[in-house]
Formats: sequence, structure tokens, C-alpha cells
Amino acid sequence: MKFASSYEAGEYETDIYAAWESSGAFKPKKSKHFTQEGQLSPVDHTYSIVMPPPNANGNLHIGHGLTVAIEDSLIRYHRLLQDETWYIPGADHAGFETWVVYERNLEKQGHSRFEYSRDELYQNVWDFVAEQRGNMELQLRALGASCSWDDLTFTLDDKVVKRVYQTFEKMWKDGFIYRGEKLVNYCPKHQTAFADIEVEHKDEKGKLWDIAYKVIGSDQEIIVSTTRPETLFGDTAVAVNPSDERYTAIIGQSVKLPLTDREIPIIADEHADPAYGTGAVKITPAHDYDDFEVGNRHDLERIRVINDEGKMENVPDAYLGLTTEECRKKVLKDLDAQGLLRGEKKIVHSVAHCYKCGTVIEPTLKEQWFIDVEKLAGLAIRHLKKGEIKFYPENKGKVLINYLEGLKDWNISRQIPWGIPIPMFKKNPENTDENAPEWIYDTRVDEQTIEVDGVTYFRDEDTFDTWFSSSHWPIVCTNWQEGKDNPFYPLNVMETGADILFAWVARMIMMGIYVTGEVPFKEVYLHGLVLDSHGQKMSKSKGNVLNPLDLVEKYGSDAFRLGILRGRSAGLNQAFSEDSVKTGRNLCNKLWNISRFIQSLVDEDNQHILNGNKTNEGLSEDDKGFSPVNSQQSPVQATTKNYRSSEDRLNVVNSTSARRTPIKESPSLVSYATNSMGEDWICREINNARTNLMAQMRDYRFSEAVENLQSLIWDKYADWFIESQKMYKNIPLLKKTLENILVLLHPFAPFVTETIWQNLSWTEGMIINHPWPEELEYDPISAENFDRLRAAISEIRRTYQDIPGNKKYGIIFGDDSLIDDNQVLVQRLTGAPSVIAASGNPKGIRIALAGREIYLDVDEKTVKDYSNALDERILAVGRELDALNARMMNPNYVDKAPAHLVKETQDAIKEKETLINRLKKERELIA
RNA sequence: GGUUCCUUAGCUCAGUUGGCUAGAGCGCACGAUUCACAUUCGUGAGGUCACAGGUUCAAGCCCUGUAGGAACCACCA
Repeated sequence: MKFASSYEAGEYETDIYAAWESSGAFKPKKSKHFTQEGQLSPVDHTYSIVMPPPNANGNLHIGHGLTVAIEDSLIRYHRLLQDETWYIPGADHAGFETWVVYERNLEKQGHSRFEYSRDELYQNVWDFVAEQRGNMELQLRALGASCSWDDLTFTLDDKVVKRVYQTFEKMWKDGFIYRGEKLVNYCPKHQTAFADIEVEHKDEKGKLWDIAYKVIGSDQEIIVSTTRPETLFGDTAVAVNPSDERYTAIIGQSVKLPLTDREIPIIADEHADPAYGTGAVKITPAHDYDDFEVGNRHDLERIRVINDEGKMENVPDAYLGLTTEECRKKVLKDLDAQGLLRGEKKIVHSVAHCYKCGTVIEPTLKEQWFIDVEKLAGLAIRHLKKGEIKFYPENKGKVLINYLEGLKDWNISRQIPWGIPIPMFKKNPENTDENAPEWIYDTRVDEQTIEVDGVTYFRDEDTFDTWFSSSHWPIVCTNWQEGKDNPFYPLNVMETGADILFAWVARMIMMGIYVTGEVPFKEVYLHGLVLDSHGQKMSKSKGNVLNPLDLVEKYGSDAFRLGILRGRSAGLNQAFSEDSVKTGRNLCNKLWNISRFIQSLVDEDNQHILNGNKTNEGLSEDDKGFSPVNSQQSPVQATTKNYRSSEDRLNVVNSTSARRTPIKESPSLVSYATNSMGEDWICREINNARTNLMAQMRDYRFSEAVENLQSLIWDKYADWFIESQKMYKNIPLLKKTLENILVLLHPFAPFVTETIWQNLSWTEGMIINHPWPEELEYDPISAENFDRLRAAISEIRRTYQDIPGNKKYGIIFGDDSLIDDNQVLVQRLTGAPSVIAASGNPKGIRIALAGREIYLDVDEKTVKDYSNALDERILAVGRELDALNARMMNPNYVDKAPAHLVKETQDAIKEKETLINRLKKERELIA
């Protein structure tokens, strides 16, 4: 296969993905089907992640793109480490979200949900979703998600329902669940209740009205302030603060409720704030959370005046059936007519809205199923405080505990058909048998009535809150079973958006501990929102939405993944722009061209072999011939080649590795040896990048990992190593190092690395499950010498730029073995017309590096032109020297700082002094 | 009111247990260019690390305070 001159991602990605998938690489190796029934022997290294299930009915958005980029990189990294990885994909029935879409369709067709039974509706939505499903799965593939598709879990799968019912039954028996008539967040449009977390509070302009209530048996009146005059029909008291002296005299008396014949008491309660409004407040226990509490304290009657459709009920005939809005107008008008409306004030207050349709949430008295959260959260808090889960970013652990400590009981009933039916049946109200329980648990939810012990029970028509079932996600996806070892539970990490810390992560933790006794995951990595390039939230209305799949199509999957990981850290909402995807694309292309070039060198080399010429490939270390570069090397370097024993090397691998056990020794197909400074240097750099990468992966520092690799591949491998190899080629080392680099980058750029791997002539198998590279062996002194050579070359280049006239001059070197031994390389990398040894005293501009005798062959006039640059240089070195001297002048520093730092400072001073003295001497000669 | 976070280059952000001259990407300026790559190569300019104190031999990092900004939770009759 021939490498094209640029990497066109779109030409390869689909095939590569298909090849991975059909090879079985995505499945956990040793336990392909870890079923509910089967139990597998535990294995040493497992690594499991469950994907936060995207909406089965929807398209992926940029946040999913980030999720996959992070999770798949982790999974692929651990797969390369030869862990048994399991990336479990999912699809969410997205109860309410999907229901809203479906109901909207239904309305468009002129139908209403009330025309159908729950079972019919459920079936209809199921078909509706089935039609749409598959879209998001294709998109996950395009992003390169290497998940085990056979194990895809849908949130309405039987195993999910079964598990949810088991838990519900356990909770019911344990007394964690109760049926209660409480105020719930009710959306009159969708006609369902919500959990507190699903309600959005928004600041809104409103009005505060003052209404006079006449005190019975006197001509006094009490003025209450309210934003909701229409609920006065549900008032069952007026409250004043017990310490409020204005009202102490009338506490215990009654007032006449305006527009009605009812009398209600004046009560004393702390809830009334003397400083707010008139200090007196009407109490409507059936339609206000605070009032509900007040009502409980004073045993007040609860009168519901707004029905499920948001219309007035239990009110005088004139108001019956009005919407709340109509009723408010009429009440105000009628009060005004009676002279009871005493004031009107504009205020801004926070109002709860349905997060989906924006309708004002009506706190409504309803019988619902609740979870006693104190019990559930208490367990979770204890585990969290013991630090059993590590959070990234760390502070989210504290935030979560704070949330759990204040959490109120959780309403888990929803009045929508699309969801898991609540498996509870209510006794026929006409049955007066007192021995029969009011409610019974039964999973025959397909039947509307059941008979137990001769008693008829009716099905509860509600379904579970989505979060109730999704809180079981780690349990169901890993097929956790009581009493059976499961190497995949707890998960290694839960990766998801910081925005659902409370809604989802908190509930998974609570439920995981409750069901299994163990935390469901050991670590939590939370990502922030992906904002647009100006730091604005992406939204359709702003028109700044970036579609991940568009970017994949335009730049490639790898480019997208690299681009979205760069510049991003845990928990923060951060900007994202197409530019960073372009950078990713450029890196892929760079790597492609590096590989293309190396392959061409390999092909050339093979041609030589065919022609009967010698090559150093495949020779053992002992009989390794020296490539031409050796004759150029200094005697010093040649004698410092002193490789560690293989035992030492193994120790290095162990000590620098972030893993608990040594990586499996896996003999490379390519045997290699280093023959030059540049070669030793690149081995050292690859080893360093590898070690850093392992630490970065352990700590979830993806952005740093990507930068680390980019710097290795581009700034080091391409710009220095490959360039130096254009002189003297070490084919086995080129092969070996390229392989290592490809493997290191694979977790982040799976497609391009695999495509290259498949295109290279000598590689075997697939890179996706290639073993993680071992450390390369090299000569550290030789590697350091290359650093010196690089510094010299950079300084020469810089000096060329500093000399006016934009011209390159010949290089003359004095007694400088580094340059002497690398003349050809120096000439090539600086672009100098010549590099020659000095005869006699060299003249011209001397390169401003201590320890080097390098001159540029320029005439006297050019030397003078350079004097300004030289002056600046002298000043700069002087400043550095001053800073170092100041440090050494401090006796405390010498005393207390670590010895190696002091030594380093002393050495640096010596070097700077030498250099500055030399530069000053040169400057004098010019003047 | 409670909790948490942020303030570092023109922009978006790194900066680990305090330790050499504070980094990256993008952008900008100057220069290069047949021979892997213009999705290229080389060089450079940009920083009082929000401010004020403190601890320390040493502070972007730790402590206290101030200013500005953000998110979430609760409440708002």
C-alpha cells in the first residue's frame, strides 16, 4: 500500500472501524459474555467504564463528543496496557425528553394522549424510538468509540427493569419508600410531577398585591401581601410572626376570607417575616411549599383549588374552571370592586419553571411515591467521607456531600406512560377488608387489575422517574449479582458531565451502595460544558452550535478528539473552537508524513539488500556494525556507550511505571541499537514522554497528555530526530521509534495510528491491541551531548537572524569536538554554506555559548552591524547573572536550600561569568 | 443566605508535594522554501501571575484580607 502525500481521514476511518469491530478487539478478552447467570473467574487487571447513555432517540452533540474522546482514550490506553477492558455502551429511553417529542407529534396529528391506554401509548413510543434508534450508534462509531456493542444496554431492557423492581421491592420492605400526599412540582402542560432537581428557577418580574382581610367581630383588618391572589380560595390561615408587636393582639382571632363565606384563623408562625410586605402572610398549604410546612405545624386543612389541568376547582361558581391566569384577573377585579385591594408593587422574584416547556410549575398536592432520602443519603455520605471515591476535580466531592446533607425526599413517580411502570397495586377502595394491605408490590404491571388472597387491586398508572432507574446503571451494565464476584464492579471510573453530578452521579452512588454495599465506581471524572470560542454557551437560538459529526467529517475523527481534549481540564466550562481541531488535523498529517518518509527509507534500504549491499538491520548487538556516523563521533562519545544490563532496564520499567505490576515483556519484532547522539537522544525523549504520559493518564490530565505527545512527535521526533536521520539512517531504530510513537498516540488518535500501522510494510497485527512499549535503551551521556548540539544549532540560527542582511555565513570551529564530530549535521540543520575547522585564530562573530568555539565567517563591517545584538545579549546575560548572584549572597539560601540546588546555582554562575566575560572582550574588540 | 470555583501572554488555558530564566495552542512579527509534510520549516516579540499583607532561604502555588467574575443549592408571601 502506498502512502498518499497527505492524510485524508475520511478515506480510511470507516474501514478501520469495521476491521476493529469484526476482529473482536472491543470485547473484553477473557470474558466475552459476562451474563446474569454466568460467573467468571476474576482476572487480574480489569478496566471498565460505562458510557453515560445518550438519548436513543437523538443525535450526539458536542458534549457527547467530549465524553467519547475522554472515555475512549482511557479505554484504549488500558487496552494497550493489556488490561481486560470493557467499555459498555448504552442508550437512554430518556423518559420525559422522548415523551415530549412523541406527544408533540401526537398533537400535530390532532390526537391526545388521553385517547389511549397506558399500554398502547407505551407500545407506540417504543415503535417511535425503534425507528429512530441506530442513528446515535453510528455516530458513536464515527467518533471511534471502541465499545463492546454486544453489551449495549437500553434503559428499558428487561434486565434493567428486573433490577429496578428488585431494588424497589427491597426499599419497600426496608421502609425506604413511602406513599405520601405532599406538594410536588407539577407541570400542568405535561401533567406530570417532577423531582426538585428537574425544576428550573428563573428570576422574573412579578407583582406583590396587598389584600385586606376583615377581622371578625371588630372593624380591624389585616393586610396580607401575596403574588398569587388566585390561591386565596385555598387559604386556611393568616400567619404573623409571634414577635411582631403589630399583630400580637389579634393572634387567635379569625378573619373572613374575601370573596367567600369562609372564616380562617390568625396564627403565629416564624415563617412570617415582619420585614417583608405587611408582615402578614396568607397560608395556602395545598399550593405552596412553605405554607404546607406551616399547615403541618398548625394542623391546618389543605384545600386544593387548582386541578391537574391547571384550572380552578373547589372555588365559588364564578371562578370554577377558570385558568389560574383568568382567575387572578377576576379575583383582583372583584377585590378592587369591594375595596379590599390595597396596593400593588412591582417585584422580582424567582419562579419555578418546567425545564422542558417553560410552563410555570404549580406546586400541587398529590399522592406520590417518595424515597426517604435521609436513610439513603446517609449511607452515601459515610462512604464519601471515608474517601472511597476519588473526584476529579477534587472539590466536587465536597460539593456532593454538601448537596446530600441537604437533600429532601425524592419523588419518584411520573405521570407519563413512557417509562418503567411502578410495580404497585392499590386495594379496591370499595373493599373494606381491614386485613388486606392498602398497597401491594407486584410485578404483573401488564395487568390493570390483579387479585391477591381474594382481594382485587388496581395498578398504579405512574412510571418511575428516569433517574431512579438510571441510578442503577453501573449495577445493570456490569451484570452485578448478589453474592457473585464481579471483576468489573465497581467501575474504575465514572466519566460524565459536571452538570449531572447531583441528578445522576449522586443517585448512582446512593443506589450502588444501597444495592451492593459498595461504591459503584472508584473514581469520578467530571467534564465541564463545551462552550463556543467566545466562552458562550452553545445554543440553537444563538446559532453557535458546533456539531461534532460535522467536524469529524471535515477534519477526521482523530482531529476532533485531539482538538476537544486540548486546553480542557476537569470540571470547568471551557471554550472550544474549530482552530484546535485544525491543529489536531495537522498533527495527524504530520505523523502521516513522518511515517511516509520512514517507509520510503525502509523501501530504499530493502532495495539495497536486494542489490546485495549490507544493512545493519537485524544484526544482534554484539556483531552490530557501525554506521557511517560513528566515524564522525568523538572518542569521548564512543567510549561512553555503556548500556545498562537488561536486568537494570527491567527495573527502570518497574520503577517508572504507574502500574501495580510490570508490563508484560513482549519481544519486539525489531531489534535495534543506537549509533549516534541524536538516536540516543530520541530514545531518551520517547522514554520521558512515555513516563509522563502514564502519569498524565493516571491523573486524567488529557490536555497535558496531548501536548506531551504533540511536542514529542513534532518538536522532537520530526524536527530533530528525522532531520538528523537524513544524514545517516538507522533503519531498525527508525522502525522501532516510529512504532513506539504510534502506540503512544493511539489512545487519542486511533484511526490515523491504525491506518499507518496497516500501511507500514513491516508491522504485524493491529495497533489497537499492541502491547504498550517498553523503555528504550540508550546512552544517557550521548543523549545529553545531543542537547548541547541542539543548543549550538539553535544559537547559530538565532545569530543568523540577528545579523542584519538576512544572509547565511560559513561556520568556522576551533577546538570544539562537538562541532568537529557533527559537521555535516550542523551544516544541514543550520543551512550554513560551509563548516570548516579553523586554521590559526578564527575571526568573525563568535556564537554566544559558553564552552563552544563556533564562529561565523563574517567581514569586519558585519561584525560591527552585529554589535547592537551583542550589547543586548551582554545585558541579558548580565541580568541572569545578577539574579543568580543575589541568590548566593543570601546566607540562608546556602544554608537551608537543598544542596543540589545550591550546586546548580554555583555552576550556573560559573558558566554565565565565563560567557559574559568573553562577550565583553569581543565587544571591546569591535569598538 | 449556603456551597464551590475563577482572576497567569492579544485569545483559550496549563502550571503536580513551594525550587533553575513562568509554559502550550491559536494569533502576531520577521525570515526560509525543488528533493516526507504550505495541513511546511526557522527565529522572535508579548506576562507587576487581579490587589494588599503574611509565612518561607525561596510564593503563580501556602495563609489572611480586598476587589472583580462565575456556577450550583436554598429562599424570595
